[in-house]
Amino acid sequence: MPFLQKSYESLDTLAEAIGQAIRAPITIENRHHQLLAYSTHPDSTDPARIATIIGRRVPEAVIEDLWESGILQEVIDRDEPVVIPARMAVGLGERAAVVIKQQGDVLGYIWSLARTTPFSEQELTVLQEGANIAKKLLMTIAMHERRIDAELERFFLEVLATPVLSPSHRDRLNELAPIAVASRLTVIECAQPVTPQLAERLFYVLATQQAIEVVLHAIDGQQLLVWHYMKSDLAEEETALLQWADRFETQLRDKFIEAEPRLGISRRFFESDMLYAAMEEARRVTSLRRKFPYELATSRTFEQIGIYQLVPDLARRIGLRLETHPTIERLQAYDVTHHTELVTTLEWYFYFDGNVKRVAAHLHIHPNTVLYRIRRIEELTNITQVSLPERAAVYLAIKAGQYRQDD
Amino acid sequence: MPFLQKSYESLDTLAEAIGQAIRAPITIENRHHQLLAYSTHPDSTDPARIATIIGRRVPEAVIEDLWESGILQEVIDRDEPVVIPARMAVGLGERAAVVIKQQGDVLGYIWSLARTTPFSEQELTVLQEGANIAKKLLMTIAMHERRIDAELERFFLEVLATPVLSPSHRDRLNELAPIAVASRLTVIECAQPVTPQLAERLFYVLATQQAIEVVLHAIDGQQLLVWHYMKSDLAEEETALLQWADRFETQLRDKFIEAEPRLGISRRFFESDMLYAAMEEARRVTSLRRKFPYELATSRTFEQIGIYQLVPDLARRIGLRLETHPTIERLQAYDVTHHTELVTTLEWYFYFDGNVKRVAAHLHIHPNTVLYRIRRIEELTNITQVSLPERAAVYLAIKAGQYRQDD
DNA sequence: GCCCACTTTGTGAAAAAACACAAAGTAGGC
DNA sequence: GCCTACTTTGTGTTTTTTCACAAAGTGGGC
Repeated sequence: MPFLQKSYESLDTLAEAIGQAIRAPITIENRHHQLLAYSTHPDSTDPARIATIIGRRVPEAVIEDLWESGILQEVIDRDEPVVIPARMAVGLGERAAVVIKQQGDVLGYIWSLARTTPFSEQELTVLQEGANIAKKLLMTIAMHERRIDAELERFFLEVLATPVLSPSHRDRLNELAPIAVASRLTVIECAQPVTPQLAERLFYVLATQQAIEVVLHAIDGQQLLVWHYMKSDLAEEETALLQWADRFETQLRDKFIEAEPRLGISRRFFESDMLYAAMEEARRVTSLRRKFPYELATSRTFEQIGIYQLVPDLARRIGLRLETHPTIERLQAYDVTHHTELVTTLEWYFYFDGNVKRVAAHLHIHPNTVLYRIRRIEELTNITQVSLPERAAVYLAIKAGQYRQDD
Repeated sequence: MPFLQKSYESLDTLAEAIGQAIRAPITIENRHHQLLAYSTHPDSTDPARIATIIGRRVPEAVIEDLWESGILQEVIDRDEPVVIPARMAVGLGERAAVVIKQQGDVLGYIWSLARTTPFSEQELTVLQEGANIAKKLLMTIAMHERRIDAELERFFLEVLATPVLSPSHRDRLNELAPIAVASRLTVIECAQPVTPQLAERLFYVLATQQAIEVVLHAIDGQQLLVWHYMKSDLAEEETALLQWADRFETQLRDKFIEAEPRLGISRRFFESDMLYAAMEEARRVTSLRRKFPYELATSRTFEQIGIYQLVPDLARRIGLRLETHPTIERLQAYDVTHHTELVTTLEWYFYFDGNVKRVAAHLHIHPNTVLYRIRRIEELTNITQVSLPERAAVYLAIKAGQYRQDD
């Protein structure tokens, strides 16, 4: 004796019907926790549900919490309604959830808030029934989505393969992206090629990012290329981006330990003509971060890598014979004969902007040792007294040398 | 009744003859105070003469002193023997000197040290006679020299006009330059085109430089191009060069106030194949010093201009769109609305490596004002906390912008 | 193995830089 | 014209950094 009809014309009417049957607010989400439908219910609702409906996706913090506490995993594994106690820290009242699955693949979820009384067996059965019905509707949507996604990915890769945009490409891109919004191209680079399984998991994390809006994305070898923009105002774009990048990379490293994902973010651009250049910038960032992991540990954007931007060019073009600097040559000679570390010390002394304490901390030595070495360097070269332009050149010379060495 | 013969086969025999006639040590110099001949005389001699004979040129300090005291000018103007009191500060005992002139042009000088007794009229007449005889010999030498010089200059300009050396050029250059010596190409750039008169005066100063050995030189428009090397050891080459460049530029500025001469020195090179590249380096230095007189006030070598090396490329190639840095844009916007100087302050804060005192001194403001502005900048951008590579990039961005503006 | 030159570390004193706070100056906006 | 928000300068205090010097450690050459 089913409580619901065999089928509904839309997810909205299904949500409404379940809501009526168990007399509680219902939300239906896709596999990326984006809102698909919700019941209009006059009764009390909790902050998490409001945020979900307003933002048309479940807040990032809630998803994080549900994963960390293992609840989401349980919902997926059980394949039948699970009652979840309230998690007030993230604004979540008590609720029940059921996964919508098709041959092991998650298609989405149905959530129901608890009223004042606990859920009855019957109400949970209704949820289970609802999940079965939603499956058919979601399969249609999912299939359509996947077709669209695959087509868009192919298109995106095509665009990124050609330095100069064709007029037809430009027209289509302009339809996809909002006008006059500062967007960026981000590369997520992995240690191994991105398999479809890994891609799916990466997309999941990407789709749940609240701060950004993804325009297009594509897989290319070991990289996931993402064209996106920040939801914040242009004035706060940079701050918001840096914060997001920091959080996002930490999240990725936690979730994909074996893949060692690394971000590279282009500068902002407003015209789709810049996509190719932006991709090169983003890739330059990941490539340099591969070479200089410590130095660029917290540099994710093209702006942040600073003059490292120039290192590959400098290492390549011998025209500017930058890396044979007499100062470095002399220090290197001294290092060899005296088993010292003057070049390295100088390098980090410059990097840390003359801050002896930080240099000492980084090299795990006594600050006075740094002072001693700096005085030695001064005796040999008096390079520490020069101004930024020359210091930077020496630093670049050291780095260009290392870059070539590794290559 | 002449005391000397009508002519002598060489300057050496002439010097010997004069020395015999007046029984005092004699030296004959060309117009650049390079030693041409000297008498062998057993009697006491002074430090200046010893140094002159050993170095085959009059020491720089002596020439400087003789110019500053007006003695040399007097010798040239008088056109007859002048008795010069001892100048012990530069190791010069009492002596007599006579200029060797030909139609107003100085060809050289004859010097005679005083014995214990003062010079007699007769002895001075002998000197005058000697100068007349030397004139003929010097004219031959001078004519020959000038022909050689002109030919060498033509050759040098030809070499510098072609980026890739022809085998015949290389062979001839290798004959001219010592092997395995670190040489440099220096450009002396003037505010006006170098006239033959100016060139002659410049060559005079150049020829009297003790620290360097000139291989070749040539005039090209407003520039005097000099290929030279330091007489010091390779290990001290750089230190010696920097010291010399400092002294030499001061000297030039004092002597040629209207020409506003400016030095540009290439990096050192060992192969004549590098001449063209070296010239480009040297010219890049003078060109940048023209654009950034204050910033590069004491930067004379290509090494010293540091990352300014890259500014023209950066300003030219929009490929690396470096000069639109969000940080600078934001600060510029603030500067406009608040009538402040944050960008300039940041620029010098970076240049002076975070030294508030020096920034304040350069901008003629209170150190606390600098601190206040830095805090403002931090509130707006937190750029001051980043490490060298990003700081340098911001600095470059500011500079590339200014470079383009001026152009 | 021992000496010698050089490097590293530790300690307290001295110098320098940063800071907090107040007062005075400045320039738009209403 | 006055108010307000912001900037600049001055003063004394606090914190940080540097310096001087001593002791201990290190490693290669004879």
